[in-house]
Amino acid sequence: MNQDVKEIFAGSGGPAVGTPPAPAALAAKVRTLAPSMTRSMQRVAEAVAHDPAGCAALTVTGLAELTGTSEATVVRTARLLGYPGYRDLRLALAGLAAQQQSGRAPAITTDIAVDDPIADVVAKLAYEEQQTLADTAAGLDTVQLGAAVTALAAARRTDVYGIGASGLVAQDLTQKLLRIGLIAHAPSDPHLAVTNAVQLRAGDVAIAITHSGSTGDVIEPLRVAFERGATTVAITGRPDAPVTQYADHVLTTSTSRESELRPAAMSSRTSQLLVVDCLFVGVAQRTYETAAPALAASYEALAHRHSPRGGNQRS
Amino acid sequence: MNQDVKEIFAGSGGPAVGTPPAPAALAAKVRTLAPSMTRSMQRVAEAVAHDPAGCAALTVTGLAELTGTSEATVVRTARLLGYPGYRDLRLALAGLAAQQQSGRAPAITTDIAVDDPIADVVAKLAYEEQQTLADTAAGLDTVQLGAAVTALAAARRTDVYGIGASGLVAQDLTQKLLRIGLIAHAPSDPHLAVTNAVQLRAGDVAIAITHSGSTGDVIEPLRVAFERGATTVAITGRPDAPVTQYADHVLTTSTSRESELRPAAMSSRTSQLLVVDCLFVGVAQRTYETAAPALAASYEALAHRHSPRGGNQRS
DNA sequence: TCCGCACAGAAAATATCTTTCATAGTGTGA
DNA sequence: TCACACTATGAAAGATATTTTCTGTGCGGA
Repeated sequence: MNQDVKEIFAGSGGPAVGTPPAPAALAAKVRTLAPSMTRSMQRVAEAVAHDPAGCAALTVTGLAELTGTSEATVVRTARLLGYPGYRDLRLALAGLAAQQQSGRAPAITTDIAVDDPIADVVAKLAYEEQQTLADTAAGLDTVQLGAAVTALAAARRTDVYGIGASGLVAQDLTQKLLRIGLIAHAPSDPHLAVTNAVQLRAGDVAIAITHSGSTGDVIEPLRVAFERGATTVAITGRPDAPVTQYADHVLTTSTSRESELRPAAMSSRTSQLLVVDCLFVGVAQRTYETAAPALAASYEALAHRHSPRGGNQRS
Repeated sequence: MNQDVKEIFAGSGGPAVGTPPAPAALAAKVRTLAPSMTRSMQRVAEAVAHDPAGCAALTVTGLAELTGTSEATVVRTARLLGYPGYRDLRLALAGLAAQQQSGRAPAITTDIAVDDPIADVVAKLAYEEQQTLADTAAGLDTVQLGAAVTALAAARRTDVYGIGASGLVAQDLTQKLLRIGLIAHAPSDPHLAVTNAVQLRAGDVAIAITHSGSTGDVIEPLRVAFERGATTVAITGRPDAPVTQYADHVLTTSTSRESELRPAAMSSRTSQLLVVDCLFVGVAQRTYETAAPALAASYEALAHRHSPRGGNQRS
């Protein structure tokens, strides 16, 4: 009787514990999970993401026919998206449709074209990055995030691994953690990263940042840290990627479709930075007593690096 | 054949003939129709109006039990409200719930507090960064941007200066420019930066990124580049700051208020990245012929750094 | 007191969703 | 190149949920 289950869900007030079926974070979830889907499932997912309202009006059989697949596939897709079955996906779909209709219509974005005027480029980029942020926030598992924050706040030391664009995000996090008095490193050399990782032990934290989730140079140090008993966190756009094998906590970043002129690295960076910011603020909250004065001190220390006078600047 | 009779009844007396299933005007409809309902139906209608979200999670049987009536009554109520059956009422209910939920988000205007739950932190951060993006896009001078893009696209070489958080943005831009075949450097050592700047000449480009606009370590190399005749660009939050003295083109980033837990560096970074992305895409457009293959090649070259197998990933 | 009417619920009938299972396609290693 | 193992896929059986039908019950009027 999943009747009981449902009542418990309803009773508890809301986004239940474990896996809360995404309420409006559906579009994000579709994009995130699309790569790990089979062709048929992708067709279903696409239909769903493209026309939530229309699909909500359809029964399993209808949607199966529309997408040229079978009912089984539709149900499988619903499952993959985190719902108990199609019925619930349909409910969420109806909700999404209603939301879209009431004001926000974030559906259609045209790609950036080669001959777009610069003003359009600005508008489109800003819009897409906003979208990415919304998707990421909606899809972020706050339980995992909370666990990661707790581990970070208590860590003796923290290592952050990242390469390429993700390497910059790793450094960003490191800089911030250092500012609130934590001990953090972001080794940029993969060999150094592994060397560092060996030094970790239980109570320490290792964070791997990789969009694809399969960057060997980043997985390797995380694996070492994992085996040394450190708490490991993966920030990736692919929740099923190899890197998650060695991660105690997985934080998923959103994957928006990339276009020729807008490489995936761009949106993944935006997404990763938001996650990293959340981690930082979370840790700052937990360690407020020490974090606040440390932050203030770091500003203080930097003040003299800015020209005291100049231009007609204020203050 | 009292089937016909009933339909006629429902049609004529019935409040809902040509009424398309109410989208969100459901509560109103319930109130309007309540008087013409029987006791049992009223109980159902009341439950529905009182807790749309909860009822949406219930099946006919569940709702019947909850209201102490039978399934038939629930269906009858749904009919009276203008839906073909309970199924559709439930869908509308889910939509209503979603709308209500999305409508209720005034909490995010406030600053992040020390005791905010982690979910609020995520929402607030995402919201604020979205705001920052919108502000930046709105405030960006497209003429200046266009000029900077033109200069970049034609540059023999490009230097990008930045320190601290802005240094990461500088590196981000550099990485991207390198990917499309341009020659770019982002010296992280201030002394090296100046040394580099000396090598620039007319036709080259120097970009300084500094939020405050008064970071000596960044101004200095820009000044040198400026004096050597290079085209100089400043990306700063203070259009009147010292750094602009030596800038041919000034791109303004947005300055949102910072709070104790959210240092200015955070929003300025978001803002700077958007500007930098715009520059990149702009340049990629202008140099499309060479940029596109270069981008493709860089992906190609990286492919082998990703573990070929793993998870259930595709392709 | 009896009759008719409408309401309400039980149960049958139907539609819908879920699971299982066999098949075809796909990639892998010899 | 072939055989093998594996995965994805749809058909159909099985389980649930929804809708319809049907019958009993209470209330007001003759």
